[in-house]
Amino acid sequence: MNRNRYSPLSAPGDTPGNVPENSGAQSGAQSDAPMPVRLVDIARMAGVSVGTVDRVIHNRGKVSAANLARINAVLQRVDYRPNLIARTLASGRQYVVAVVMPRFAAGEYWADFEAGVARAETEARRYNVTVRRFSFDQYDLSSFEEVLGALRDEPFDGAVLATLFAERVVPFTAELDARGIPYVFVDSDLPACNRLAYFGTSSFDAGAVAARLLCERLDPDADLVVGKIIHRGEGGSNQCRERERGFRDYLRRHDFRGELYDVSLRLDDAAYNARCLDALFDRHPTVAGAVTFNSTCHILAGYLAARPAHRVRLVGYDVIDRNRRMLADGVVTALVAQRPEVQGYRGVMSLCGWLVEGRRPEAVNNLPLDILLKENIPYYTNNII
Amino acid sequence: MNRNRYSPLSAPGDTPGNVPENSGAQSGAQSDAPMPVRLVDIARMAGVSVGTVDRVIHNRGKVSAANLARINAVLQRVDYRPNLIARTLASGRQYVVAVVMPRFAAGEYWADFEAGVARAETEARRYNVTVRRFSFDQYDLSSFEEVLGALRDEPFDGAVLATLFAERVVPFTAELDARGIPYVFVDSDLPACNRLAYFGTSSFDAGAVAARLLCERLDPDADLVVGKIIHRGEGGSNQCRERERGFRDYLRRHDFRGELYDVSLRLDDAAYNARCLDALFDRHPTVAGAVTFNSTCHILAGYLAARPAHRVRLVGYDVIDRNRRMLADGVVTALVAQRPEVQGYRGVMSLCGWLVEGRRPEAVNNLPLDILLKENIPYYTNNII
DNA sequence: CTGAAAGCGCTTACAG
DNA sequence: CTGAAAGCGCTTACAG
Repeated sequence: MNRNRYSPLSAPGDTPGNVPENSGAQSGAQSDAPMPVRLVDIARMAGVSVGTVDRVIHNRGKVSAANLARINAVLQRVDYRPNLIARTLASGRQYVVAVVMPRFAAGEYWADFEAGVARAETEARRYNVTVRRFSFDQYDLSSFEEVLGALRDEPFDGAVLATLFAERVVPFTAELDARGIPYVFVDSDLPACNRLAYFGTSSFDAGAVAARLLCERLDPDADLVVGKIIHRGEGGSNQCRERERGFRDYLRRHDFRGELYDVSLRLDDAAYNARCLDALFDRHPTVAGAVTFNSTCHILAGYLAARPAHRVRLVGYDVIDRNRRMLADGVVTALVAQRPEVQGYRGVMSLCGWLVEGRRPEAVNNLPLDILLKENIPYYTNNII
Repeated sequence: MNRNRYSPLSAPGDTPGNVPENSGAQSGAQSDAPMPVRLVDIARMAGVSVGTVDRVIHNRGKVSAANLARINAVLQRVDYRPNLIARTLASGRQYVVAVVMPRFAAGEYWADFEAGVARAETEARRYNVTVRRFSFDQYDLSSFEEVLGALRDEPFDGAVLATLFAERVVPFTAELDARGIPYVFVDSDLPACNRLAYFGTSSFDAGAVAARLLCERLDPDADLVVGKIIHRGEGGSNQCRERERGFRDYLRRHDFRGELYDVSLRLDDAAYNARCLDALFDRHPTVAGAVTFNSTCHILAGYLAARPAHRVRLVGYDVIDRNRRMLADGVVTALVAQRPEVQGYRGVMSLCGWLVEGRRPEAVNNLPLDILLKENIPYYTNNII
């Protein structure tokens, strides 16, 4: 048996409109919280059936003006909060959330994002929400276009979109708008779109944080290296560009007087990178700091680890395994991180809350910019609750 | 109508032990996930009623050896994961979680902890879990003892305990052990106790982080000030002591050669504090850094803001409003933070998961040590998902 | 337009 | 020891 609503004295067939809003706790029990009002309570108060109440609550129409008025009157007085647990159980409705994100190998940046998605997937399943992943090659625009093409014929109720290829995302969201499908952005924001929400960081300010970590108490005449990884195709993401803007802006505001030397490195060619960097350091022995604006600072770190004489401060982004190691070893001075797991988790969960509960998330969610040093990196886990 | 389990061909009265484990998707529908197995499925496979299955699943006994064996055999084969939504809905069982924590005023450290508790409270209510708060004066041992006394006569199913008064917490947990009530610690750990879990930070390493932030690239011969706030009664929490140990240990390992000057300050007496500090700085113009080990570094900051000539780096703990402001203004160099909202949230939720789902949390949860600078403090919100 | 009824997957007395 | 039945609060055809 479950808790009793009414004392033996109050018959179930109470006069409509004459029932206490909150019957309070069962006599004898020491319950503090008031009993929540249920659909049947409202139906009884309005003198109609639960079916009719349900119809007005969900705006399904087919309710007489008279009943609608009575029910709304009751709804006004009481604080009805539907029991989502019961709703989920009763409703067969299944929702599908599409997650559009880059492919990745273990230990890469997007693997952390995926961990958050997976965590959300587990939780969302309880509410009849399923996650479907659509992944593309982040260095190949056409692979992204293929995914969008596939999505066109796919049924889904909401989408999480990684905005790396901004120029293609924008027109696609117009299609989603037309289909009435809500979507949230992760990685970087496109405020012009009609997104339900954004989860990510301010790339510009993330650049300033890196600049502070690199240049604080550095000789203002020292020179810096900006490491860039060249991929087939294009020249760096929108996010990297913004970080660099923020970085340079910080230097300007802090009267930095040194030079910045760009150096193009390759992802998998340590010998090539070493030649480039040796040449650079030979020419400019004044270099005292280095930075990268994507997650590959471990490449520069690998080089510097083999040349301890250089004594160069190095700052980069993202706590991927290889960067973590270089930080713990003291080769990397600091990392700036953007909670990718949280982006994945909240991206999915916000859509989940919107679809099943109609709960609208905050539109712009700029996540914290985490600073990791050798001293606090051991505890940098568990970003997802 | 809900989803169909069986095709029209398979009658509901299937031969026991002869039913496909996973009937798969309904024909025609493009469902990917296999249908989860339910209690009735197991009952059918074992040739018993759901009541009997329920009894073995909950170890309620009163099951014949034969049936027990058959049911266990089925359970072995299938991956039965009870539908918690249905369980919560069906079960009238209510749980009470007691939260024992310091009283606080708005803007103080424990207000952030409370925010996490409140957030958890909202979520936990869905699972029939209620939160009751018991608060004490963190500077008054007897108020803590009163709370423990009250708890003795109070019925509750689990407790979150802030361990500030460690000497009293330990014997109290022995009582809880005797009553069979699970408890989790927050703030600082007492590993000798039988706690279900701990959520907090490593105070010792938090001291090292502060030392790094204060002393990096500081003249190794510079002197430092250690600010201590004297409260009525005792002399600093266990946590503060550990942080100071970690701080001094770091200095030792990094060949710091300066002096550390302790200075006792008062919470609400700026004039007194100014006299003390003026005298100190007059005597030791070599002081180039200052630290506090609790959340009151805004006191030192207030003094330093009025004496810009001192040019002293200042590091403290916790992002409470007054510290946040001093950091944004550039008076405080850095703050180290310990995610109090997450401690409150996860403290309650871990107990919730244990009580309603029997899910055991990780025992030791050392949360990240966050580093806040002027550049990243604007985004330091939203630590709770 | 409306209400009665069945069902979601589980729990809980209760009769045997 | 066991099964049939009612119930949790909601949704969903369906008959009127």
